[in-house]
Amino acid sequence: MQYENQRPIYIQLMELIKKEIAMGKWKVEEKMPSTREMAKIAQVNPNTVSRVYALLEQDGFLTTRRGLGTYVSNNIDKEKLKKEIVYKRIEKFLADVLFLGFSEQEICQMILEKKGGF
Amino acid sequence: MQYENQRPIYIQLMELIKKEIAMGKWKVEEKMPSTREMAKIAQVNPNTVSRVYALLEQDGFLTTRRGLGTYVSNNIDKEKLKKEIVYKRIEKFLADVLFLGFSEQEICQMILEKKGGF
Amino acid sequence: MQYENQRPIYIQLMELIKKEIAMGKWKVEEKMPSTREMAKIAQVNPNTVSRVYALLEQDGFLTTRRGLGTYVSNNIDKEKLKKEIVYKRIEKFLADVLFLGFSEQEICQMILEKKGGF
Amino acid sequence: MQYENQRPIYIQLMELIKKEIAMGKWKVEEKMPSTREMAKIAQVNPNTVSRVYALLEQDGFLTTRRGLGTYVSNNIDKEKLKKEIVYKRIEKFLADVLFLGFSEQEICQMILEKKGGF
DNA sequence: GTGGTCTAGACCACT
DNA sequence: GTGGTCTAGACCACG
Repeated sequence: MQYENQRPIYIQLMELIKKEIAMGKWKVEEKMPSTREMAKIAQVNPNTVSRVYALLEQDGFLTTRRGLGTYVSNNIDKEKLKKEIVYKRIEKFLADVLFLGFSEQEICQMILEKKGGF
Repeated sequence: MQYENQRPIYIQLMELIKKEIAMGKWKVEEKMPSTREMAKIAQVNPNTVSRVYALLEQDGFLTTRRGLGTYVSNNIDKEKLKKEIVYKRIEKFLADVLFLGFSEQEICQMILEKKGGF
Repeated sequence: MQYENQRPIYIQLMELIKKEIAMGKWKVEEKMPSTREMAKIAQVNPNTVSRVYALLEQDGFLTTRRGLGTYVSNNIDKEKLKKEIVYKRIEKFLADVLFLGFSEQEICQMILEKKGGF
Repeated sequence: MQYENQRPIYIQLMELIKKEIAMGKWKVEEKMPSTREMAKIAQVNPNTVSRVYALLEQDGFLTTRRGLGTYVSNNIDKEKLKKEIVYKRIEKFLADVLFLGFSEQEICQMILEKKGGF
């Protein structure tokens, strides 16, 4: 994985894992890779993974069982999660872009045009 | 003004001024307050204002005239810049969000729904 | 049974069994379930039960008889132990709490109030 | 300061600072020692202080201002804080001790006796 | 100088 | 082997 330099790695990794859960890469009740394994996969320090797992637990996505491992929480509504993520992005995107004087309609037009390539 | 704690103050101030220019608070070719004045207005360190002005100049919103002060750039640059910025944002946004399995149409639908508030 | 995630399971199980002994679920001189049985009942690893039984024996609540099993200790030891434990807890508790400027009388008042629920 | 070995240092330091705020050692709106200073005072690693400050901010006790420092939040009701701490301790203490079969009255009696020394 | 992030490496408690 | 804690030391963005 490639990390941008702007936002902290642990935030990027957190959002990546959220996305992956939303997309079904990690199933409910399934064991996540151990912190050390994930550290290798994600190419970061195990402590960073620890932090990410802790935050995801705080947010209700993961559950840790001492001495056993970290598991995907069983009370996650994947669809809800996906929508949540998308809405958050939209909100941020619009905040970024509306003040430049384009309307939502114009923005949407540009998005649909883009399909053909700028 | 109140600043959040999450994003750096200079970013928040920069976006505020952009918005104010877009909304006509600072007119084209008009002189901006000096860094020290703006520092008082915005309740930040003068160094922070310097930084903000420099970044806004880099983005084409402001123009510095030595010994005279900082002025709002003329319209043409702005329009060009706006489109450029919007396109860049859209590209990044779509890359982030299409990945979750929503189509451009669905995204646009959500954006337009959002106008009514989530 | 549900275990919290904060404190180690073996502590939670230990306190549960203590409570159960105090409340008469396991009678004095009665045989406790074997570690394997208890492991099934308590839904934990047999090793964890071993550890718990060992600690409870150390505290005088249980007695192991080789080849026979683990039994609830006789009453006398228990009473003695209880007072000892309580005194120790009180001492620690007061050290923690008097420091904040409350007197013993105030503390007691709060404790008695608490019976009605905070 | 002496740390027990049972609970993590960052928890102990967090509770200590809470107590100190409650007792007025650190006044409202006052700047806390920098993480590095506090690290020396508390004889721990600066990262540990960071963690403590972050948690205390999460709980609303502290406010960090980027590049400036960490400050005691201005919306703290010290008396309320003190009571909160004491109540928490009482709750934990009683949970520990009631199951041994003593009533609240007996506990209080022991506490008041203790004043004269066990 | 301030807090924030990250790494490497260590030790520990838990299962 | 698992997560949790802690240290030492580094680098960076911020004001």
